[in-house]
Amino acid sequence: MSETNGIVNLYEQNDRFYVAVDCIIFGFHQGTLKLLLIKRKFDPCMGEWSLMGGFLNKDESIDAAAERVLQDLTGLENVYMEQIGIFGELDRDPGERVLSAAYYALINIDDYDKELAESHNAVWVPITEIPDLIFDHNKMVRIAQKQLKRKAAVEPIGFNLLPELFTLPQLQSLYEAIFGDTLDKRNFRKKLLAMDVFEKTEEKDKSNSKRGAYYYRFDYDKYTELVQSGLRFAL
Amino acid sequence: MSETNGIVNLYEQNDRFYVAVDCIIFGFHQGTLKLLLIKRKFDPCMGEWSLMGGFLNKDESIDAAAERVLQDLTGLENVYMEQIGIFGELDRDPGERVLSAAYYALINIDDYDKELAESHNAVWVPITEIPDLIFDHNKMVRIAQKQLKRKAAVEPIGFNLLPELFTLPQLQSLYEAIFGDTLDKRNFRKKLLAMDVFEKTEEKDKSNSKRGAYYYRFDYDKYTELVQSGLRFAL
DNA sequence: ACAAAAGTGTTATACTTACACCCATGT
DNA sequence: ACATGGGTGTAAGTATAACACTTTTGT
Repeated sequence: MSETNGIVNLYEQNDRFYVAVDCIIFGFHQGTLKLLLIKRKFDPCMGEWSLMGGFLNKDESIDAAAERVLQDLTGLENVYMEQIGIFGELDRDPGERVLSAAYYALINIDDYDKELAESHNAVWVPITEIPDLIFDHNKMVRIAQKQLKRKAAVEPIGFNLLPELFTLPQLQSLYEAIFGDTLDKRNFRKKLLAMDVFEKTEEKDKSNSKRGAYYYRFDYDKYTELVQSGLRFAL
Repeated sequence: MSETNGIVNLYEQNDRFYVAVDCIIFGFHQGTLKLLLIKRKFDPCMGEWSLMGGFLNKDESIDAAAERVLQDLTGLENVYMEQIGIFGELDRDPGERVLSAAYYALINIDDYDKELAESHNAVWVPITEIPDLIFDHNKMVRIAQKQLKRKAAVEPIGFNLLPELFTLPQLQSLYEAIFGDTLDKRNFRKKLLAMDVFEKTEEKDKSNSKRGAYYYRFDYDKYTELVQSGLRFAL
């Protein structure tokens, strides 16, 4: 036990721990919600599937570490991320005692550094087909999915999974994937448009139909107004 | 860097951190929601207000540490607790870099070890009158309160704040305190009783009126049936 | 002309909200 | 007898859920 200025250092008598962060990275493509998983090229557990993770460094906050880890894999910055908690069972990492703070991230699946991801052996896997992952990563995924489900119903975070311009059929299929449920087309559109937080453009997406679907844009200013008027985004 | 069996130890090159847990302890008394806070008798920040906390030890999970810290203050075991996350800003504890996992606990305010709590300088403070707390503890409290609000509306956790037997006026005033809002007596009772998860007893609580209010008991078995039938607790 | 997805309104039902009086009992 | 909190039902309004046809356009 050390002393400084005559007082016992109250910290040094305690244990210190390795702390990691793990990222549950959601993307959306062709009607299915996916996770960016790693086929590990390194130990421990080489060859197995896992979330992208990394150790916390002395000079960074936990949030910053999560952002760094995400950026290391995808090249992306300023991504929507939420902490889902810290996992600290004694034997969660059989190699050593490591605590892990889990975060989920929502990214636009066609806007990230593909070479970089590939260099880490990263693969998009449909949320319905997640394999066995190392440690407690499956548990993290379950919790992240549950939180996404809950939060997406009540805050406009789904848009982070789409390009800036999106169509209403696209949006509906996104929410169907998140909620794991089908939605009525007319009711869905009515409800969303009634909130008046979208800007309709003149452009159409003709990749899915001859007729084409109008592109919309989420309008953050209108959303702010909505919230200030005491209302909420809700599906 | 050390080697074992010829492989480099992948962990040792990383930093290690002090990890604390802090408990936001909710109680309910006479129509107001309260927190059990500590007037610190020790450094750092002697004399200031804080949450009850403690350091994580090598041989315990984070959840177990939270339970231990709660027990150290209240003598209670098997208490309803939820982790709200880990806080890891660089300077959150000005003395040293310490990460802290925050948990909230719901306890029955007239069932804990009062001498023990007193020996730690613990005091019940109405949630509406929380003073400035050390570090980021006010932030933890805000988040805990928000989560309690959200979760109490949708899961039957409020009962943890009441004795086994409670009256409907009591229950209503509890939910009013949690939601920070008044509720209509008739609608409240209708909704709750419609879920059919209460057992009405023959006993009455006459401490608040001449007539007396019937004691009820939350019935976990009936609640399980409710959930299995696909319905949910909801207020 | 036809196939395929986009777009559009109405009605029935369930849920939510508002609201006022009688009851039981101790003093 | 009266003061105090406990207990009860109904009606109006609002939100949700169910449902089917027309439009556009590329082939």
